[in-house]
Amino acid sequence: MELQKITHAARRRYEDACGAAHALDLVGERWALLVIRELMLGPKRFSDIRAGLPGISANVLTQRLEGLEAAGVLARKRLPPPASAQVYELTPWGYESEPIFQALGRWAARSPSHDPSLPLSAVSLLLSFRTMFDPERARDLDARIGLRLGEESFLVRIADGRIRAVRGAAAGTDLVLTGEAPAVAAAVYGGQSLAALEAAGALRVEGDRALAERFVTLFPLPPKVA
Amino acid sequence: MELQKITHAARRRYEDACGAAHALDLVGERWALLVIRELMLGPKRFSDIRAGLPGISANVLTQRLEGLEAAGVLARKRLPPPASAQVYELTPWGYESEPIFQALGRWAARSPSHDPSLPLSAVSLLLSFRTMFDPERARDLDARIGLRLGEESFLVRIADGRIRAVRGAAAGTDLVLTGEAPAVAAAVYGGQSLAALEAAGALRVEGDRALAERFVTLFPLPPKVA
DNA sequence: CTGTATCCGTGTTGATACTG
DNA sequence: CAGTATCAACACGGATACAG
Repeated sequence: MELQKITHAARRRYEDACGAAHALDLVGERWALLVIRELMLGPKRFSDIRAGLPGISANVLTQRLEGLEAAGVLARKRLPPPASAQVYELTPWGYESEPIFQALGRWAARSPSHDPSLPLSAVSLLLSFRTMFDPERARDLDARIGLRLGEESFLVRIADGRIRAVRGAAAGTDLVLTGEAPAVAAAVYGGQSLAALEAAGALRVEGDRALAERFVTLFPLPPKVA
Repeated sequence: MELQKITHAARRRYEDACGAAHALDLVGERWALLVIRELMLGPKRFSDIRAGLPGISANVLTQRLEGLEAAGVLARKRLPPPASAQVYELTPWGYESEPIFQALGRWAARSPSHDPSLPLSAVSLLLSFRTMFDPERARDLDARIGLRLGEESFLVRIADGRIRAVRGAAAGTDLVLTGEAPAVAAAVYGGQSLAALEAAGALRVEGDRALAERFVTLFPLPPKVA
């Protein structure tokens, strides 16, 4: 009895050598993978993580951060005195989990029940660009695009049939899109025209408009099943 | 109050357009991915799924099978009268989830806390072969290998730097390995010699012994982090 | 033999309120 | 802003009983 309790207290794990099972021991709890997702483009503070995760409660986020830190997926960092704030940052190995998101995302995009019109965090959108980018459609394209999504700014560089998307100020770019992440998603994945989104005040397009029209075609979704 | 309960009764979901989040809505519950894993190499009956999942309880397995069927990941099939048994089979889209397991497995293999000496199901082992296969090491190799792991038999074909692993009788092969999955895993991933495993009665090697010695080197694990 | 349904103890999750 | 405390609802795992 007592022994059973102690054995169980060691947090429910699959006792399985299978790599996937071990991965789930590490990041299989509810919210854990989405917390990692929010950190995938760079360190964030507690509240900023929360902002990208509608529905998570503070205590659960605290628990996940503790668990992920213990697993070696992320580390707490205190920024130097001027901006004395605490941030959470993925370890190098933590950053290596991106293929997991790509595999999950690609697979789920074909789900009959996937609803792309739900809210979307800025990081999700940028990661989806890295996942869904089609080199064929970007052939001979060389462009710098700035995205201002709410509070966050990102820089997307497309060249040589590859895409790079990082956090950073949208300066010195050929094009800047400003709006909330769901508005940009509506243009790229929802088939809504840039003109309509601009007219509705959901999006602002500055710079090379032809580039903007092409940009939104670079990320084709796989065909839905059934 | 009542309304809240109804809203919640619709099974806890992330309200998030992110593909990864939707994938977790579908297969993020405890055991769900491992149930899919067990079906990855072909249909199975309830009890055979359970046998590969030490620790799952019957009622939880029932719930997961219902959920995965509703999500369109698997389907129930009743075999024709002679062998009138019910089996669960992944849908074509369900089979497409294999990259998720490969991404999870590759990432978790580098985890400091991964313990390859835990029990392992036959299907896990075969999937790990498909994931960890190194084409370079198999250059110029053309071989047919049979594996008899407990009740289950598999056929592994290696040719042209590619590997194919399917369920099937181990007939007409150059080599047959017989034993439990963890014994084969000990040889391939644990660095234990075939001779030692044979001496211990854990493994039987029939056919091309040189091939057996080479086979166990074809699946290198990535270096552990830290 | 192959599942399914129900009860029960426990742990996990999530909403709210609250503190440094 | 960055969490902690509390509590209610739920999910999990085990046992058992039941149906085809």
